[in-house]
Amino acid sequence: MREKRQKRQSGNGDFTRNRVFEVAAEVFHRKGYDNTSMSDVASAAGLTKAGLYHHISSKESLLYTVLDYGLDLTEAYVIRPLAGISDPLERLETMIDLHLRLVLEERNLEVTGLLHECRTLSASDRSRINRRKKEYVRMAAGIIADVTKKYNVKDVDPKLAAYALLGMLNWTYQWYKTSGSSTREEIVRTFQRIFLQGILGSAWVDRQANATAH
Amino acid sequence: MREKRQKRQSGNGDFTRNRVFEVAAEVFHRKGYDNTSMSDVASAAGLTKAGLYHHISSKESLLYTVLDYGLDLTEAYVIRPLAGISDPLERLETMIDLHLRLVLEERNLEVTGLLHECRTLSASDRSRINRRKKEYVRMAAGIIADVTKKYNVKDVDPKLAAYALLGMLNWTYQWYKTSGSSTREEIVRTFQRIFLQGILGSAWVDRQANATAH
Amino acid sequence: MREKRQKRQSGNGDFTRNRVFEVAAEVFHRKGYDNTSMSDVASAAGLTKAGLYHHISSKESLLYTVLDYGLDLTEAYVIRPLAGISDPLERLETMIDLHLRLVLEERNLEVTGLLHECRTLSASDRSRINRRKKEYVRMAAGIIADVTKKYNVKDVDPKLAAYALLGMLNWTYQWYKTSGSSTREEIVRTFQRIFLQGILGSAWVDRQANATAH
Amino acid sequence: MREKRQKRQSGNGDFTRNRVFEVAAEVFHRKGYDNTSMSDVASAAGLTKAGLYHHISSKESLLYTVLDYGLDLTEAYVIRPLAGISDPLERLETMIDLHLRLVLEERNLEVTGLLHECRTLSASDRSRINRRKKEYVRMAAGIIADVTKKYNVKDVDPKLAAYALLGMLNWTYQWYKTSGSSTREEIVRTFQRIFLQGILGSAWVDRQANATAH
DNA sequence: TATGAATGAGGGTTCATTCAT
DNA sequence: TATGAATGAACCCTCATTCAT
Repeated sequence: MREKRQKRQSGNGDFTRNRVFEVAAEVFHRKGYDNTSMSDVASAAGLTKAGLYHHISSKESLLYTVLDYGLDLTEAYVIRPLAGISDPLERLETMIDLHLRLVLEERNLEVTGLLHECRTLSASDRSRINRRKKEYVRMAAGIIADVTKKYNVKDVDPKLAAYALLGMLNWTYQWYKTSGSSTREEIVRTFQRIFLQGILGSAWVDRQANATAH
Repeated sequence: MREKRQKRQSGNGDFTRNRVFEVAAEVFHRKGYDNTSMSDVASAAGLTKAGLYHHISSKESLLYTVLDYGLDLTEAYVIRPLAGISDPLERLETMIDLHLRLVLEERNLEVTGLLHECRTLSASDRSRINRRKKEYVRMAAGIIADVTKKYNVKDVDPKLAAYALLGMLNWTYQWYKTSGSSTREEIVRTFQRIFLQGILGSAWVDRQANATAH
Repeated sequence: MREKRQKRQSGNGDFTRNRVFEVAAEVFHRKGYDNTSMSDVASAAGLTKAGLYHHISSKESLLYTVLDYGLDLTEAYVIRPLAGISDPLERLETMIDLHLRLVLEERNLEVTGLLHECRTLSASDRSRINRRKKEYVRMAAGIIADVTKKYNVKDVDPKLAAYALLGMLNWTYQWYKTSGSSTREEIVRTFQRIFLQGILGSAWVDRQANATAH
Repeated sequence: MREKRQKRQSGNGDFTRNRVFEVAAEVFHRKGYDNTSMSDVASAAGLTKAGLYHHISSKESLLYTVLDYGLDLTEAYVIRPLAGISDPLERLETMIDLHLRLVLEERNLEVTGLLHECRTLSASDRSRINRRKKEYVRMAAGIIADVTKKYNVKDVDPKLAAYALLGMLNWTYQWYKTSGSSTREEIVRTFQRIFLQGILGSAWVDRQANATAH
């Protein structure tokens, strides 16, 4: 998606270019966007400052690309795989799993922590990123609505619930450490349980009881 | 629109100083710490840059004070009131209420959004702030542990649950708008329900049924 | 001498004022004039910055006063006592003694090290200080001329010799330490010998031989 | 008047860098280190402030380089040439000649006047400079010791005598003017005479008598 | 592609000085 | 006398960006 970049002939051009984005994501996340200088990015990428500018046009465009790339990953790792799942509850469970997998293991944690740097973008870039962010919220709210409808839960606002869920999932970038005490699987299980039982109540309890019974 | 400078009297010193902190919290939140210049803070406080330095010693110390003050507010608005509540479930419900009240209405939203700027602080300041943040997580985990013990829930790790809760609560700074469609009360009710039913399951359902019956 | 300052009635006004000068001389010497802030001077004198300005009119005037005071000391400790000595050789010996006594013990070392800060003074202040410095060189050259004339030494330019002597004497501020290995008396004796024998040659040798013989 | 900017070629880097050091030495000497702004240095070097920082890393490091370079010059112009001279007296005479030649003509005067700015350096830089300064004093004292031993002079402390000599030589930066009344040769002759006759007494007188006789 | 050199703009901070109280 | 607060100017330094080579 997003065919902004034309094909180039030189062999490793795209290779270098992509390394720049990955490196930039990492450095932006580690030091903060404003606190990262183009020198930092350049030397982390093994380039000189002037060399860096052969691959990008400005610091801001680099941020845009990094954020956009992060959302591309979300699309590839979370949104598209969900399309194949028809049962609403299973989709929701899977979404929690995939989202955490992406954030905690695919280095996308970095991008999550950068999402609020949108502020810095130009108006048009910002609105493009925001549109994609909102799409994701809308998708989550949609899945939740399907689940509550199926299980006949009435008093849950899907949008608010989606915000609650995304808060749980994204806040992990504030505390998760690879070397910490909880594995990703534990986190996934716990969060699935809290959120699903949270919106479904006894319906979920019953389901789990059945599942275990089998 | 804040008159420029009223007649000065002795004792005004602390007044101005406190105004600086409040203004700084607001500006740091709005523009981001790194992207805020001391000129920005100064003029928002109705001072010149040099005048600002009469009240603080450095930009970094200003950030520290703002964060520390935010945590003071948390202590005053959330932690201390909870001390008077003995029933674990009621404490947890109240904590969610007070925390959201603080974040969404007492202008502490600003500080919440700044918490990850810790990075910028000196090592000693950073560790002081981190200690207080961890204490809060510990407190939340403690309350959750009390609740699960009382209701005989076995398979919830209190620390992970606390992170889930704080994610839900704090992420609000990313999406909440005073002018938005949800009132604070709705959010409180929804989040209480999702989280409490999430960890307690049928125990919570039963309790709510009873409460409604009365 | 220099009646710039009028008499004041308030009891300890002059006391404080003089302390300011002494303290300023010390601080200027220790940190360098440009590197000393008025805050430094004020707090070293036990005053606030604004309080300091009740005693002086500007930083530059403070430097002028300090330098001028140092030259007053030279007049009092070196120049005037020499007036009573009629034998040229004895005057020269005594001048070396008194000058080193002043520089090394009367805290005037500080002023000596400041003499080249003249640069900073206003044109008129600078020329006043320079006039006094030149007077001192002229006096030294005069004494040297008397000595060489008396002992019939022909090939010594008194002015150049005076510069050599003042170099020896004043450079001490670069290396002398109260706790060092040489006492002031040793320095005086060595420098007297080097300079006097240096300009007089055998005449000085003979004289010393006689002196010892008696 | 130094053309603004000639065509640039590779290799010009070191050229510009060295010009920066020379210019800085001159400006620091003329205005004093603290009183010299980086703008002053930059524009004296035909650069902008930011451009200047391509060649140096800080004002302090620039001072260090200037001082270190001055000591390099001393090594090249004074210390090394002396190594080839075996007769102690001739070495001392030559040292006076070369030192004054360096200070008065090779523009090193500037550095001499800066030596006491050491204060500003970082601890490690300062100690490196001080070590070199002490080495020079030690060398001078060594030469003096050789001379007095050869001529059987007993009562001269070589270290004190070295300080006296260096005072004479270095103080020149306070009064020497190219346009003044004394030529460098006169100064050299006078100072050689005063110092050598000063430490050797009749031994030197005799030697000079012989030299003249031939 | 890649780079060393350069720069205008702006950053945080300090300073000598003033003034109402 | 004394002071806390305030300020304009200046300082050192960094940054994103450009350009000749």
